[in-house]
Amino acid sequence: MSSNVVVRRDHNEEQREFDQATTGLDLFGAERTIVAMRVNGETHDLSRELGDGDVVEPVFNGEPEGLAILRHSAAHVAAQAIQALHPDAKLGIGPPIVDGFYYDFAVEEPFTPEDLKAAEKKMTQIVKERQRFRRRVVGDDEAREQLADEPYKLELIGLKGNASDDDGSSVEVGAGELTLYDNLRRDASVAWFDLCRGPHVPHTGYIPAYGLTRVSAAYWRGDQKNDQLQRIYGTAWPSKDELAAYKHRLAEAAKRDHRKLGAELDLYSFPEELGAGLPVFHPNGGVIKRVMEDYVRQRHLEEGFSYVGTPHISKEGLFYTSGHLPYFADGMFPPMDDDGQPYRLKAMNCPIHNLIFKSRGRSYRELPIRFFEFGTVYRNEKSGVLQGLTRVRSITVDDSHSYCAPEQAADEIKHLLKFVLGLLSDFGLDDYYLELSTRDEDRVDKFIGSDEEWATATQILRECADESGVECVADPGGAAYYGPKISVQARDAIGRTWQMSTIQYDFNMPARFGLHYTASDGSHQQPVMIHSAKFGSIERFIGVLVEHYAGAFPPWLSPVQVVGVPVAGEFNDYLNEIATLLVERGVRVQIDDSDERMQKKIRTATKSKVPFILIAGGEDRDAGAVSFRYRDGTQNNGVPIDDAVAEIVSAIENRQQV
RNA sequence: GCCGCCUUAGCUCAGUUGGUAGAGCGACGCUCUCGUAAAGCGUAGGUCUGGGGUUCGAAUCCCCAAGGUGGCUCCA
Repeated sequence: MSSNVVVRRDHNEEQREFDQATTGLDLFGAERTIVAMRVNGETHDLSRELGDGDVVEPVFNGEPEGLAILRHSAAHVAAQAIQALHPDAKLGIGPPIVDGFYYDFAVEEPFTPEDLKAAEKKMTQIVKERQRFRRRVVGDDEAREQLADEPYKLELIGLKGNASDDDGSSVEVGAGELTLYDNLRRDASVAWFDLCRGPHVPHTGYIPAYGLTRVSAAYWRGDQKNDQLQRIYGTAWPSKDELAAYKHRLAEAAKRDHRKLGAELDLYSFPEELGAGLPVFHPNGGVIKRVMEDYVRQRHLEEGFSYVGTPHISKEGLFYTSGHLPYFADGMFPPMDDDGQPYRLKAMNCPIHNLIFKSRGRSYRELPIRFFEFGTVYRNEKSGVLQGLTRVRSITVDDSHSYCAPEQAADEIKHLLKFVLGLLSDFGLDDYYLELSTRDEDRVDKFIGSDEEWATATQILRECADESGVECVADPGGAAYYGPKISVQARDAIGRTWQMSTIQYDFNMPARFGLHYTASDGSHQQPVMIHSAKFGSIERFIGVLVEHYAGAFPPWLSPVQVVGVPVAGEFNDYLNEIATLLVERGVRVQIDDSDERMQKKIRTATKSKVPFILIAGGEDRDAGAVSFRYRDGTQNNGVPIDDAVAEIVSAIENRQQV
């Protein structure tokens, strides 16, 4: 046996002895904990025996692979704890996920928060016992015998070798080898075991920081038709500090919640009388919405789009022509009957834009023809999926459709992609990646169009994505039924990702609507249609902006840009003179002339997250000046009025954050 | 749609084991006229989400519904 790496670890002598007995490797003295090893490129437990010539690299707990191993091991400990407390709980699967892990159980009664607390306590006990993970290769029959009481695990054994089984289950897939993992006590007796592909940390003491976070329901193998299991979510980290940092991040995210801030800043609300998923924008939210609309309308005009308008309802037949019915009947509100003629609320704008395209003959000279509008569409989202502004039932889409000759499609997509990325950047979202959503090749019946058409369209989108230089990840199965799409996933200020803009390549709808243009040789040709939405949904975009900025919008988006606070009532007039100068420059100003103390007014303005507070008293008036208090609390006193106006106007015009 | 949890004044929340409601903020009024995050006093405001039931008696226990929420599934 030989190894080309010195595997070391920082811990006490007792643990060192135990680790050496466990792993056969000296883990003493390393700065970071080693939880597994890569042997000839494949990840294994540290207990794996090494042969001559094996190339061994350590896997540290801090790197993604090491974290996954740590969390997967934590999932085992959680499951062991649950089964110790609930012997009747049947095991589902328990994979690592972002920030932690989960484990599914079939139980008679759902778990309660108290159950979680008790299980967490039990986990601590298991971790303290430093139970060793032992890998055991077993045959089918032996595995079935050992797991006779675990119906879901038996089902997984039956799935062994099914290459399409990629649901994150912990069964060994396709390798032809089943493994069990035992948790061994110090006396080598088996405390618990699970069907699992591994690898795991050497013993449970390697899981220094963990917690059970919540419980929810989940369908077995992700299918609504299957049993509903109870899913316990947990988190696990290489150190207590990192666990604390994670909890801190969660708390920060909660503070930014757009549902909470929307009420605090008086931006929007969701009146119960109106119905679920139907937001109303208050004057403050209305300003943000209008600024966004003005911006994107102007930008579309600059990019060669024509502004069009369409009604909210249509005869139902239109959506059969487009193919939305019956494909997405569930997503649309039920029909309204008008003397036997069914009408529908529109769930998309494209069919109506097609009617505009068709309204007269089109020449190849006109292409690309670009239509744009804010179209509010209505989707009958299932009650359980609604979420603040990010999942609503009335969705305002900045919807655009480019009709072009097939050979123009690639250029048009590149043009749109550039447009979209510039827009995100103007709204402060500089951190994003692309997602290429393609057809689900196992369920081609859910998508219309030929294999060749799909291949061509996908290829064009892929080339455009590659050429943009932006990172692009694959999303197999995520395409619209009529064609593949590129979507932009933006990361907000605390690293969460949101699907924003989409660009979709559509070869189906032009055919279904019989769209054509006259080519230079006089023949009729079918255009390609590129759907794109830059904000995606205005509602969602506003929700994301609120969370991204935590309500502290850059001045150009702030509902109120300046609040004026007089030191005393006698300075109201002086501040009003300054306000007039600002209003003339288009600035949104409010003078707080209420009967309150100035300290209170400053506090109120600060809590509303206004970017500029202007304060004026006798000293300012005598000097023809005004005093700034910025959002971060810093002051700039006695600024000449002209300079103050210039500073504010400049920040707004340059879309600066302050 | 499925499973769990939640719903008390405009907002944030108290409300012991069932004995028919409280605070702070906000709003309004009066006093105070003040230099960088909360002046003082007072007033109004609630079928305890809605509907059934158990009970002498329900904010509290049970059932149903609506809305919200954490997930699952879905997301053109």
